[in-house]
Amino acid sequence: MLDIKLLRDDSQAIAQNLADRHARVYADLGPGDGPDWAARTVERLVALDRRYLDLLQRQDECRRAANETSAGMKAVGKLEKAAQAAARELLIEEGRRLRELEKQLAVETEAALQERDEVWSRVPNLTHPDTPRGARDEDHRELRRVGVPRDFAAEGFVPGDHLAVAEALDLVDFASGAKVAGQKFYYLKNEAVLLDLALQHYALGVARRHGFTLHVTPDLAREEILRGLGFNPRGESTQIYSIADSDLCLVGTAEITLGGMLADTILEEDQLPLLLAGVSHCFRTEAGSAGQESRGLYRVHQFTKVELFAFVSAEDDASELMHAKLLAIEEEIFQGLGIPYRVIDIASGDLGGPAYRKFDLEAWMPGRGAYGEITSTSNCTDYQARRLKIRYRPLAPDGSKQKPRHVHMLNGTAVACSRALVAIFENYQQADGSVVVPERLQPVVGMERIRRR
RNA sequence: GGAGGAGUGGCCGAGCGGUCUAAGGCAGCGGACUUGAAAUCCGUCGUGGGGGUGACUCCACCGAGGGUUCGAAUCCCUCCUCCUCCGCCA
Repeated sequence: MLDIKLLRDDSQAIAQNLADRHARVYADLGPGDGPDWAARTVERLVALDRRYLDLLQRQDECRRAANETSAGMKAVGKLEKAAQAAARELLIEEGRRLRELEKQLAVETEAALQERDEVWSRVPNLTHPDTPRGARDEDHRELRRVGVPRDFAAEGFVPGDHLAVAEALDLVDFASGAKVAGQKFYYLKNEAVLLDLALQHYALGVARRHGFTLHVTPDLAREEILRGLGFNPRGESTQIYSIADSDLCLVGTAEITLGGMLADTILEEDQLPLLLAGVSHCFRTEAGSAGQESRGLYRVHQFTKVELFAFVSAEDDASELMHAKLLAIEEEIFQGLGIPYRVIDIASGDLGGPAYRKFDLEAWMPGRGAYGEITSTSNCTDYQARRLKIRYRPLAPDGSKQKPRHVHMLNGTAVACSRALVAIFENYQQADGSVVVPERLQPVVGMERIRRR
């Protein structure tokens, strides 16, 4: 959630940002509803906020009067005995009346606030000035390509897609997954299990070397935490599974459990930057996705992921530097695995609500002859921290403590095992159907090559 | 799962219907003393929001949400979390 003061001080900037992001806030008013849709959206927001402030002022005034009444009760004892009963009766009557009025106003104020925040929380974060503007695929900016895709033609064979490779080696079982849990669930088998664990072990090792504290996190979290991080657990297009008869959801990423860890806390500035890494299972409904792009392990309902998370100071460009660091770690991991990839600066129209800027790593996937997303890192600045109430006490140059500020929060994928497996199976497949194990993983997997049994 | 107990400012902790404008301590900050530091002493010090150009002022917050009352940190209800004991269990 953004600071509401932004709306009060510079509503024009909010409108411009909505336009840049093609961000729909109201169901009946969004991109495509005329050239001034963003300005009209902001007008509605301003009116909602104005209404809330007016009510708040009336409520405060009413409370002040009620407080005066009960304070007046103390003076009654000093009056003459004969006058006390009447004075008391008057105050009780007045207090009761104000209390009734206050109760009514409180309900209206609360409703107005909720209505405003419900809408305000759908307004996305501001956007980094360097983020390419646009909402089409070609609006993303490719920053660089690293590694050279293998020349399968020169090797004399046509690469298969990861599913064909894995099934031939008896590494995955989607049929049993479908029977037991439904489509897009799967079992990893044999060496794939070892590879899956080796990837986690490898990524955690890299994270630890970079100063991240390692965690295995809960796989469930409260809705309140999800909302704080900018996820919407309810609604027809939600990606989130929720647990019946409870306020719990299956997490779609450890970003939720790592980011939520520090909800409602005030940190000291010298605790920053705070670097956390976490392994969790990730569950996604993947509502409305299908097709070649989501074949096999590429898009599934459950996978394991090592996530990086950083809490940093809001001063200067601390979060931008950390964003670059997270991206560098992701690159280090995939370079270590020997997988060619490219780095994408995601365009404004494709950013998730909380993201100020986002970089994706896309691995080369020979099976489909295209790059496919394997990691993502977002700088969410203070957007998540505001709702989660995660703050720190900045130190002034003279060493004195200042008012708490919201931290900046960033997340990034170290390794999403299912997608990494896709990349490994496709890039490391051999003409004889075997798959070479990336050198880095060989010590943990315990073999150099996965062969047909 | 059952029975008890507890949640108060950054931290510890007193308060258990109006004197709370929440004691006291620790940490922090400013100052005195000191060549410097430590120790000691003095002062200062919660969070969020509204209004005002401003000195300032008003409102809310004692785990969360309801309730009783003219008035709630304090009494009642529900929930959450933690602790102790019992049961069950990988």
